[in-house]
Amino acid sequence: MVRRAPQSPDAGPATTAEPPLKTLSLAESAAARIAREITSGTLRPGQRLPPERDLATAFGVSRGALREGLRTLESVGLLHARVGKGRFVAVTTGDAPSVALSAWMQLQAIGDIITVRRLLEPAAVLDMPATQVQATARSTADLLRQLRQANARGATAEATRLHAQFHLALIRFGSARLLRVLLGSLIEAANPAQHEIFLNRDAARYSIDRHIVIQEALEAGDIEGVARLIGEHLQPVFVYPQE
Amino acid sequence: MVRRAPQSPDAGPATTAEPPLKTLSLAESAAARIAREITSGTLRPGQRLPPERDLATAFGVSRGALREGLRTLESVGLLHARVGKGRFVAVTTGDAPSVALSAWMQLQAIGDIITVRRLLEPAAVLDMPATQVQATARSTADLLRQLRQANARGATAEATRLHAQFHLALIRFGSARLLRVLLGSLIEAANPAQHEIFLNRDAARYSIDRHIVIQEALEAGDIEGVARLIGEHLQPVFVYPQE
DNA sequence: CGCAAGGGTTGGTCGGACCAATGTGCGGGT
DNA sequence: ACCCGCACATTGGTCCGACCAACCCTTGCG
Repeated sequence: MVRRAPQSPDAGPATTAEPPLKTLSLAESAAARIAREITSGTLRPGQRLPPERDLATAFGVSRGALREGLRTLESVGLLHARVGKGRFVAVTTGDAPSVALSAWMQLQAIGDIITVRRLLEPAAVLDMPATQVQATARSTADLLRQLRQANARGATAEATRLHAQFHLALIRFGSARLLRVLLGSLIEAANPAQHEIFLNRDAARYSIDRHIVIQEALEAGDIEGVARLIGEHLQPVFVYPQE
Repeated sequence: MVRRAPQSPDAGPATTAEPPLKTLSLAESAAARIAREITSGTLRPGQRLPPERDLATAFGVSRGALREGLRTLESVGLLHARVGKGRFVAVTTGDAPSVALSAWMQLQAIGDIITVRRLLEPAAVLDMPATQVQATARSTADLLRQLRQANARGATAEATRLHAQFHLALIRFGSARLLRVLLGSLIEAANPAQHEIFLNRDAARYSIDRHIVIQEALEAGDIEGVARLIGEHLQPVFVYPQE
């Protein structure tokens, strides 16, 4: 194969003419090409892709460049690879927050994160089936107990982790998976700010008090109260400048 | 350097189906390592990373494997590379929906997408400064006019595009950038479903009628009405099975 | 003193090679 | 004839050395 110059200005497809025409790298254009086939339905979930070596030949790029493009799609859960078997279009429509999503969320301004959480989290709580309320109350009670102990002995890192789990437990039974996944990454992304709170004795006490109130409402079966309290709990936000 | 074994039985995305072993590939672990340094603040926005070759040596992996990991972070906008200059931690904290986010959104169930949109979109509209209402009304009026023309002559693809732009214009002046970006990818992800609607004459007429009402409320300066109408507009959703 | 030439740096790509996990088929044993 | 197991082909994961183009900075000539 002919040695090609890098960033050759994509002399091929011309499917959709964009004005800016950002010079895509070979890896990026290959990824975009496959992504389009997936989202357009040409490649269906569960379907197997041709081997790397064939794909690279077909696209006229090296195996390495192609792999970099495929890696992009794998990072968002569009594809998954199995040694010896091949690459497949994802069937499970992206269950886990996909490291990529979590990383991206952590780049967002903490104020924005709280804003979105305040819009989504109460709705996710309200979505909980009545049959799951008591089960949820039990797990949050356990988490809250551990959280108070961790905070009492100054284990701020552990307290931060338990605090996130408390919020995750509250939305575990929401019906919309997208809601759960988004909130999962949002809650996780708020951890650094929450850690700061647990480092401050007064702020930690206030935060934990709020969670106690939420816990009481939950045990009383007052889901609407829980949702309302969470909205209020996310109201007074510590906005740290994001740089 | 010692030749290393790729000992990864299952680097799959922890799907629910298979027995997921938590073994990360070298590329993945390298990416996770750098992502941690970025999100933890060790690497600050705008800061330059060491050259690929040095990083590869430091991590004990080949340059190719390292590049695959870095590509993962670039796909979410965490990093960006410039030939001859180096790699830098993103300063613009994720401006565009980052192809990766859009691709991931398109994997979500359409019902979930509408659910989240219904929670976020009215809030984003309400966030619009009063000074921008008329400017917004002018651009949406223009888009709506084009939309009606496109629909009238059966240009469903163009109608879909214009429809998305209409919704994007409504949230353009929201203060929380995360809200705008998330909604942007959500609106975009709903395009296939919207295209189906425009293919049906009655459904298209109903959809456009709803937008006309929204436009009228916007021109009347009734932002709360616009927000309410959007919430209702996103209510009756066509839920297509996501497979 | 100014500016262009040159060399070093760095990301982008290529091609070939080997490894480990997996799938397949042939051959031998019962 | 049937079953089992081992060798071989397939496929993703990794490594290496090389070259190119864009970029940066120093140097030397006019």
